[in-house]
Amino acid sequence: MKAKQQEPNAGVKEIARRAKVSIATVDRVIHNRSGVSPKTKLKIERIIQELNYQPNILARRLASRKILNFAILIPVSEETDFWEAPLAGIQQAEDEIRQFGIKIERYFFDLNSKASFIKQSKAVLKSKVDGILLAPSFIEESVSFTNALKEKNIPYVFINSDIPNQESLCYIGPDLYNSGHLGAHLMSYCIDPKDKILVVNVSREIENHHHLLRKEEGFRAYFADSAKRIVKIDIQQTNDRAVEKKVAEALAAHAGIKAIFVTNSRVSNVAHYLESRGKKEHLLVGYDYLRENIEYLKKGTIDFLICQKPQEQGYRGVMALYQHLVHAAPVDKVTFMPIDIITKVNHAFYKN
Amino acid sequence: MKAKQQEPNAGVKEIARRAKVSIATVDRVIHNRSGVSPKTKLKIERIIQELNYQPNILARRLASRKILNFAILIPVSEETDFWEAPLAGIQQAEDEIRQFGIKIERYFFDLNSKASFIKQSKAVLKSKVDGILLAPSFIEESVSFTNALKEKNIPYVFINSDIPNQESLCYIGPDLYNSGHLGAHLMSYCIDPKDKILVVNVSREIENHHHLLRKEEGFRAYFADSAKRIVKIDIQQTNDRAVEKKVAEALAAHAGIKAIFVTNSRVSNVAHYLESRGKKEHLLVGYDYLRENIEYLKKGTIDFLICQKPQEQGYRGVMALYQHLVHAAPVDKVTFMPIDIITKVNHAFYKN
DNA sequence: CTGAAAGCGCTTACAG
DNA sequence: CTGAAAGCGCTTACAG
Repeated sequence: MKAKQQEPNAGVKEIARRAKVSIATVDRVIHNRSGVSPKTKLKIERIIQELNYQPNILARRLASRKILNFAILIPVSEETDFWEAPLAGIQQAEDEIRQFGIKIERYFFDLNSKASFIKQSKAVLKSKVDGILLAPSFIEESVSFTNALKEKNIPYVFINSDIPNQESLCYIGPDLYNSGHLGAHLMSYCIDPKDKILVVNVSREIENHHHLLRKEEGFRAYFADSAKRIVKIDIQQTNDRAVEKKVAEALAAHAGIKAIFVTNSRVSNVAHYLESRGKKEHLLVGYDYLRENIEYLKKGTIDFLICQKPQEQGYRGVMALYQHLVHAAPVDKVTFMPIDIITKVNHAFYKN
Repeated sequence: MKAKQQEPNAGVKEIARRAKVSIATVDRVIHNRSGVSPKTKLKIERIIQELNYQPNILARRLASRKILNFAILIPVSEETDFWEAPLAGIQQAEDEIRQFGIKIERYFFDLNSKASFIKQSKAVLKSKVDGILLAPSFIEESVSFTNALKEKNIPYVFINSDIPNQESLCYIGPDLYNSGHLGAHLMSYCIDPKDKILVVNVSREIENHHHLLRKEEGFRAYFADSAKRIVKIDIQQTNDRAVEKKVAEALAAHAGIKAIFVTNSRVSNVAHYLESRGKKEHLLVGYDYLRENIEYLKKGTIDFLICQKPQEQGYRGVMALYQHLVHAAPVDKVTFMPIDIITKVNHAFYKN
């Protein structure tokens, strides 16, 4: 018996020949367009199966001058430049796939204003768009937005925070709980079991809270057996002065605090205060590869920064849309970013 | 004054029209092929400049059925499965660019045999090849190989270890010195200034020595002020028994050793011994994200693993050739991989 | 040294 | 419901 010969590069022409139809009809079936009799459709589908037909993406993109429009909907924050990194990743992706006919439109909203999110999501909806990358910071508002997208059959991917069961193409972002857990793990090596730990949440933006709480949860879980070691403060202002005051109070009120865990990039505010105290007495762990934080890291005021590749989140988010829309390739439902540890020794090699 | 109008997508046709020649002639100039009078050549080059002509890669790859052949020349080692990771990265790159007409041929050599390297590099030279990715483990042999490549004008990139000034397209790999330095930095947080440290080199392969020495150097530099804390042993056999014997001797001979730094993935051998001793008394730091090591990490026998993205080295190496050969894009001369810290808490999220 | 023509594997009107 | 033809922006023989 002869082995089934696998035509290596059979194309539409070969399919048409075998089905005794024109290539236009084959094209209609491939793209599931209407106007083909069920019978010929079936026949052609069979042949496509048999031949294990793989469309030539080059030819496809070249022939169809159609361009694909992606929209990005992410925050701008006056608090941090965190979102610059995903934006850079988006840019990188755009540069890479522009030649394949992808255009990217960027929309921004204010993390302190749900109204701005609603406004911008409406603008996206009004535009001609084939796929969307968004940070669903406001949950309710995001859900009604994605519901509208579902109706129009437009795929969307979430980055940085997830809303499960919303039928997003995928989620790409951090595992907050485990990043907090890692912070605790590092600390456990550096301080004595009797030392106390100060946990600091610094944020003005209401939205951020569940983010920070999730990290705190992971952190606390590590010290579950000795929960009383942990002192926790919330600071709703993000300037050096406010942070200094609150942290100073906490340190004065609780003797024996040897380590401080700041649940976001605001660790620089705490570093600023610790530095003003002179002698380095505390282990300081916080988040994010930002210029300011790196300065403190170099000087030894910050000991460890935890970071989850914000730039790559943007890059991968765009590429997921591209894979799905251009190559019809399957996409992983959930991608957690690695949880990276940055120190004064390895920061220069870090890739966001 | 009218702003200079930038034709957005001017192609060969437009260039030909302006130069009053055929597109075939334009094509000749674009590819620097002979058979064009200096005068028309100059004229066409000017127009290309003016128009800021960007070739359409899709059309180019589609029209020229020519396929590009890449060759990979890397070690296989019976000692570790380290090289599986770069190989996986190479595979990933191949899957991504296959549709653009790239074929990859793989050649392997034995790290214990210069002869095998020579033999395989000759095989590469004999094959039809447009670009090469190699690990220049044997320096002299690599130099004569790349000299031959230079003559044939075939670009090559180095991964994992570099030979400077060899006109490679680029180098992609670890910064060994700083990875050792980082190991020391981590240890400095976890042990007391009076504690002693055992540094262990485990390798049978002659080639590896300068690799390990460089890491050791970085490690020692961190403790330059207290060099006497460091005890160092070399082990030339890579089985559990040999390692056990040597490490046990060292621990017996030097009281107060609290931490062990193993300069490569052989940390699993040391972990095996420590585990057999029962109670965990030593901080253990080593290298590489290998299954065996991760098991010890999970159990807490190994505390930190340092890793420099071996898979990405393979991926990026191939992509550098692709960027250079297909897109004629500039390539960074040197890319150091990030120096990652892996612990029991974040290992599940690690991407090689 | 130069150009006309065919073709890469698709998609897109258009005609029937 | 179906097909013939033109075209995407290049490259490749071939002819002169």
